[in-house]
Order: sequence, then structure tokens, then C-alpha cells
Amino acid sequence: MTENLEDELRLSVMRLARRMRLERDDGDLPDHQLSVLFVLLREGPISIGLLSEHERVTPPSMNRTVNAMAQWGLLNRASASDDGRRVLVDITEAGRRAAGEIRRRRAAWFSLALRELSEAERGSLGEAAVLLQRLADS
Amino acid sequence: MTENLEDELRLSVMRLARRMRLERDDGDLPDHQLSVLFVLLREGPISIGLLSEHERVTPPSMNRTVNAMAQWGLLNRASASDDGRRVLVDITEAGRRAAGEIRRRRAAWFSLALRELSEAERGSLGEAAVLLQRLADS
DNA sequence: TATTGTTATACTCTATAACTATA
DNA sequence: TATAGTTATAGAGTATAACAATA
Repeated sequence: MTENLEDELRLSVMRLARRMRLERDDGDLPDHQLSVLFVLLREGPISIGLLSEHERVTPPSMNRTVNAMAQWGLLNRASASDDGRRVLVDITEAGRRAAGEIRRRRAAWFSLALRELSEAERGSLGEAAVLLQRLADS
Repeated sequence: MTENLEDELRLSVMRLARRMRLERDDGDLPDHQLSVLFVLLREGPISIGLLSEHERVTPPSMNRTVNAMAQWGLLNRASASDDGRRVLVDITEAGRRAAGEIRRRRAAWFSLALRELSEAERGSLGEAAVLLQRLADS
């Protein structure tokens, strides 16, 4: 792949992600809360400390975010049974619903956008999906 | 493309973009300032109002951000010659350097990640780049 | 004594409302 | 009178430092 194509790929991924992030309503959750919900969906119950590392914020900041979200019923806090210091955070049914709404909205937009492509082009993107996944994990 | 593949593509794009955004140092610009620089690079001189729409913040908020960035010499403010009310914001050489640094860091990481793929796989991604670009614009 | 989380405090970014300057 | 931007003020989100509880 030429360097130019590499840049084009990188930039288009960034811009497409931004475009998808914009598929939200005014009443939706703040970005950082939404991001926490997605982590919980992906990783399951997790401590405040790990959550703060994952989201690249300090533990006090994450603590505050988690408290706000617990007040809204989006997640639960519970002491870890094996270590009284740790707090395990888990998503609630309401949290799942909130995250699901955004996900559906993004998926709906994306589906429509994909229909503008040809069958062959969609096939190319299908091949690419698994590769992008691998890159994200590296 | 099956619905499942559609989801996989959407999620992998989001996650790869996040992974790339993380390629920054502590001393780097705040996200919203960086985002403004990227808009200026892409769109050239632009008014405060359009900039605030593009970044989805209110005009007073963007005004503040622009002032801070002007103080750091990252951009220039100038009245529009044809309309004394409008302010045209343009990136400076220092702004270009700051944006370029992040871009280089992301490009370097991405280059390394791509080397883990086969030649054929990189070819697939090359094809996909232009399609992702088109989706981002839709 | 080290680790996990919390409280106290301050700074930054954001928003709404009210204001100024220009059209 | 309408529009582009600014100032005033307040509400979130974040950070650092100091503290409490548990290991």
C-alpha cells in the first residue's frame, strides 16, 4: 500500500467515525457516559480503576462519572467479594437500553449510507471489516 | 453485505478511530482544539459561526476556544473584508506544526500496525479506503 | 506499607441569556 | 430588524492533593 493510500485510509476511518458519532439526539447521554456504557457492554463488570485507565481519565473523575450514572440508574456499583477495596461497576437494563438506542441510530444511518454503494463495493467493505478489527486490536 | 457484517464494519471503524485518537502525548493539545485545527486544515479560513456548527458547540463556546488558540499562536482572527460582523479564523504555521505532529504520530502507529498484514490484505484495505471516504461524506 | 477508592478544591469547556456592532 | 460575534454567569467534567478503608 502506498503511503498516500495509507493516509487516505487513516483519515477516512477517522472521519467516518466522527460522522457516526454525530448520529445522536440532544437528549442523549454525554459522550463520556456513553463511552463507559460501551466499555461495560464489551468487558462486563469492571473496577473503577480499570475503567478510568480504559477511558484515560483519573480515578476521581471516573468515580464522579460513575456516581452520576448510578444515580440515573444506568449502572450498578458493588464491592468486590474478594477485595473490599475494589468497586465493581456493572451495566443495568436501563443502561443497556440507553446504549442500544444510540447503537440503533448509528446502525440505521450506516445502513442507509451503505445502500448508496454497489454490491461489489459492499463486498469489498465486508472483506475490510475483519482487517480493520484486527488493526484496532493491535 | 449481511447485517452482521455491517455491524462488524461499523464497530471496527469506531474502535480503530478510538485507537488512533489515543496516539497522543500528555503535552498535546486538548481534543477540541486539535479538532478545530483539523477543520482549518481541511476547509481553510472559516467564520466562528460555521466553525461552531461544524464542531457542534455554541458560538460563545467556540469563541472562547478560538481566543485561547489565538493566544497560543495556533490560529489568526481577522474581520471579513466584505462583512464587518464576521470573523475569519485561519491556521498559522505554528498551528500547522502542532496538527502535523499528531498526524505524524498517528500515521507512524498506523504504518506499523499495517505491517502486520499480508500484501493481499493491505490491497483489500486500499480498495476500501476510497469507499470509507465516500461513506464519511454521505 | 501499598493499593483502591473517595473527598476537597480549582481549572477548563460548555451552555444560556443579555449585549454590541454591523448589515 | 436581523445577524455575527462577544461578555456575563453558571453548570458539567476534569485534574491534583489529601484522606479513608482494606489488603
